[in-house]
Amino acid sequence: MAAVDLTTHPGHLARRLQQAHYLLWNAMVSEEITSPQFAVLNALVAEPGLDQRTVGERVGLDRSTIAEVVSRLGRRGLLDKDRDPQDGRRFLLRPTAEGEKTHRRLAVRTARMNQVFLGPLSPAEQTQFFDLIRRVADAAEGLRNPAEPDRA
Amino acid sequence: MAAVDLTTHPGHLARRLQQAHYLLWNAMVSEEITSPQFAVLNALVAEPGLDQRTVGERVGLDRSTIAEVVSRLGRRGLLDKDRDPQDGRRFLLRPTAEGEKTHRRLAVRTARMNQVFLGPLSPAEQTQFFDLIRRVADAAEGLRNPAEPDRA
DNA sequence: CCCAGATAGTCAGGGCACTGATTATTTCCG
DNA sequence: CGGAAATAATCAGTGCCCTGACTATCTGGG
Repeated sequence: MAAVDLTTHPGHLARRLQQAHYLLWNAMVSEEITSPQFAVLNALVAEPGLDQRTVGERVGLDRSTIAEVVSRLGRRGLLDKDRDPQDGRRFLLRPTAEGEKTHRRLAVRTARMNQVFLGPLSPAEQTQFFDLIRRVADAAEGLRNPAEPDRA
Repeated sequence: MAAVDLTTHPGHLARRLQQAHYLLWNAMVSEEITSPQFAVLNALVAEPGLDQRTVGERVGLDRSTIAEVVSRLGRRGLLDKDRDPQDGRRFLLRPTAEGEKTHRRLAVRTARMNQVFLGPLSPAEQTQFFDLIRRVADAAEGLRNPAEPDRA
């Protein structure tokens, strides 16, 4: 036998958490715009004119994934993509008027959804929840990016 | 502006947590067998002869996804899939000898990886971590499956 | 000035995840 | 018995996510 108890595996739990979130997002926020798409839109509302790579860094999407997400948002007319006159490798991204409107609408719904999602936890527990997950995720990311030594 | 702080969004955090886990799994457990594949193998080691749907239920994969994962494990020769003589709709799954061996090998590495992954948290915090995530995920799943009223 | 190395983005390929439609089989009821 | 409803699995379609290989552009040193 020797099977393992998956409920003690953080990876399994993380996957289930994300699935649960996906379903709730679909039900309460939007069936059109996904959560990663909203994240990109949000980054561009905060800092219009970012290039693709930087947006990916901000929201935690790699170069391939960000390209796909950006292309979908472009197809929907929610962002503009123009070549950087200063650097021909870059594309600069900014939300369209429609994109900003969509962002505003979804931001409200997202806030509501987050309340429902975190509803089972007390305010103190919610703080803990963020803190613990953030620490684990940050540390694991740190293992990848060898974290340039503090000073040369 | 009115952009939102994504670090206070559980969905965004959940995605980052899963990504971090994915990378660590790849580095410390296996580049061949993924975490969901291991979960399926694990369920079958615990209960050989389960049908596809039930395995999916055990590990939290929907009918389409479980079909793909099972097909990959079958291609690799890690499980057998036979039609249930009792019920011609079902396929019964069981690990092959190779599948059991792989499971044993990965179980060890998975345990090591989990230690590294949760390393930044104290034992008490790890308990909290599991508890909080489990409660949020369970509650959100409950919203989907209307949880048949306690008594008719 | 020119080319080697770095950088932004694309593309091909594999895997996970969901929905809605379809097929095969079983079950239950009239 | 016989057909309607339920159930197990598949398929097509969409989207997220990563890697490795490739293209285009830019930058810096000889």
